[in-house]
Amino acid sequence: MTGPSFGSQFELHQLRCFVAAAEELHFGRAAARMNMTQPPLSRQIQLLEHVLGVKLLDRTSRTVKLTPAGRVFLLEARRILRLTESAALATRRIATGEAGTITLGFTAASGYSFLPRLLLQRASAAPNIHVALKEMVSAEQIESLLTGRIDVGLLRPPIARSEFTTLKVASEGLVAALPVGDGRLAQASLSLADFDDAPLVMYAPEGARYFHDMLDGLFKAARVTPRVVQSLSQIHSMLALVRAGIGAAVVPEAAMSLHFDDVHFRPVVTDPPHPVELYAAWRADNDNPALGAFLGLLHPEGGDAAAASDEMPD
Amino acid sequence: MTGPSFGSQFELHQLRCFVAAAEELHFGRAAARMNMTQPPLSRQIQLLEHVLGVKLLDRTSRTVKLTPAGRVFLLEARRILRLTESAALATRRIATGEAGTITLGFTAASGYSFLPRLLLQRASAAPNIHVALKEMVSAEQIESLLTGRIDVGLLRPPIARSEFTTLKVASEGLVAALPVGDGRLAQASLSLADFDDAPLVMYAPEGARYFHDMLDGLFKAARVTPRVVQSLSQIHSMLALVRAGIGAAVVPEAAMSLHFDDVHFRPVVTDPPHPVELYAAWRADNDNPALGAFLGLLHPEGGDAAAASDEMPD
DNA sequence: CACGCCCATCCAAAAACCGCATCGGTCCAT
DNA sequence: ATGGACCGATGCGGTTTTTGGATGGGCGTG
Repeated sequence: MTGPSFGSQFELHQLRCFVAAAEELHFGRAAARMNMTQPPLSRQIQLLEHVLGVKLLDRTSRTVKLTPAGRVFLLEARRILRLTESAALATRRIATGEAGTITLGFTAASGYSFLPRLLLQRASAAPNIHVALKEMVSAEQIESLLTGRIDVGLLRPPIARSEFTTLKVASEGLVAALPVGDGRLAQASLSLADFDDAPLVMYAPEGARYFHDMLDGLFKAARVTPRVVQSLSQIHSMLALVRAGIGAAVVPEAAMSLHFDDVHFRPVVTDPPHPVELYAAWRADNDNPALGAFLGLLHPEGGDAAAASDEMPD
Repeated sequence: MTGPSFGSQFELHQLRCFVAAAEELHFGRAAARMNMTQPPLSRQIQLLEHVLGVKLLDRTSRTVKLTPAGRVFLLEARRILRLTESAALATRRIATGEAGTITLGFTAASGYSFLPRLLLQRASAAPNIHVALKEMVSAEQIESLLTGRIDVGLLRPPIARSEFTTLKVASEGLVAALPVGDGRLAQASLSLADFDDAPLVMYAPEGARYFHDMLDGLFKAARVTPRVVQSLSQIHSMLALVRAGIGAAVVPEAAMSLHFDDVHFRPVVTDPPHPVELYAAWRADNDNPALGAFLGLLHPEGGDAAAASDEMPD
């Protein structure tokens, strides 16, 4: 008693049948193109028409023509089928790592010089890899790497997590940031001793542990004791204080790109000469297929970064 | 030995299953939403993954997560599904005549006044009906109606074809086009006798049969014989000759919208007072669903057109 | 008027799909 | 540490759907 059960939605197979029939205007040839015989093709088109509630093809035993609605639906069907193919293609490209998105965490300081260089000069080697940037301090990056909020972090050591793989991507020297009028500007370069008992805008141990500990260690090893007048965590804030004449600051070379008026820079001789290190870190079990292509961008070749290393000093 | 036979293309049902699973991140709930049980849903998603050659969902026995490729494919799948719905909707709207395209033939003269009024004032009543315009003379329109190149024609009688339905949509009077300096401009209105033995730019019998025969008949009935100095088929060409002072012309009122410098118009009293008739014609068996809505625009209500008529004078 | 072409329909066989029962793995509470 | 709850995958039998061959019927052609 119940008639044939029409699904409430059409299927792509029906669309393909319809497009073939609409283009051939001949059920036999259309069926051949679809690698099937004519009766099932007729049936599929009938099904499609029933689902839509619309006659798409006007067929006599002699001719097949598109109805006005069929003309419109033909365009729509072609668009849908094109979209399915491009969707499959795009998805496969993501899966193979040819294209994709990498979410990258970075510290403010690495954003001054290393990151722009990376994006401008290297990213062209992988034009289909989109890099989504998130600025956060190193500790946040480690947390975000664990939760998967970022794929890769650009951060400062120590990175004491066994589930991470790390790569040293850059190391740089320190420079003194001095206000105009500071006598030490007469020297071409400074030594740590030049900061003994002099006012210094220092890194805060909480928000900038890495720089704080590194400078602290360097001064102690050189038996130098600067007068710490302020402790901040953001380089640009420190330079603002320097500009106000509150004291000097010791910052990574990359900070020179900040260009504060009335603040000048002089290299600071240290041992080792490039104590400021930047590492990339990512979870070894990160399954983002674009990761490989992105890491390829990081590998230094003739750049100013030191040799790669999978071992991390603690 | 041979494994299960995967189709080479995915189906919309698999897309719907995947979207449900990706949104619920839970196969059981997704299956419930799809009105089926969990095992077939698992299979559909496996099938989809095999067809794409891409893992879309990372599933342990405890959690379900999207892979990066799955995230991309989810967006694409949603887009495809949205498109299928809008395609069905648009097609149904075409089929019911709520929307659609009418290809309309029109004569040059009807384009001066009647057609702009129709499109500007009436078309807003059927905003989803698109009117594609094709200018052609009446004979061409009849031919195009038969071959289906146009759905409706705006043309001059006679329309002696049994397969057409016709409707008088406008009738108008005649005006004299006179060059500056013509003595007859002193009169507020002219009679046909004012053209006796005067130079007249006439319609050509080939290209403008309707106007030629009508004027010819009017003059003969009034026993008036103008001096025909030129015969043209395009009104704007005739007015250009009038402007050059070659003679007067008798044209439909609508031609006054042409605004030639140094050409002025005066009404011409005729019997009947509105001898210039414009008809709409269409094939009775035209299956364009938008036809009904378009014809609704044509029906005069308080307009200047005469009453509708299915009978056509010959 | 007979023939050929072409789409629709009928029917049996094949394929696909679904639901049930169940397995194996993980997490959680005890 | 262990038992139970939860969850997705898998095996299997029954049902629905689809397919292809044969056939029917309408229409144009010679």
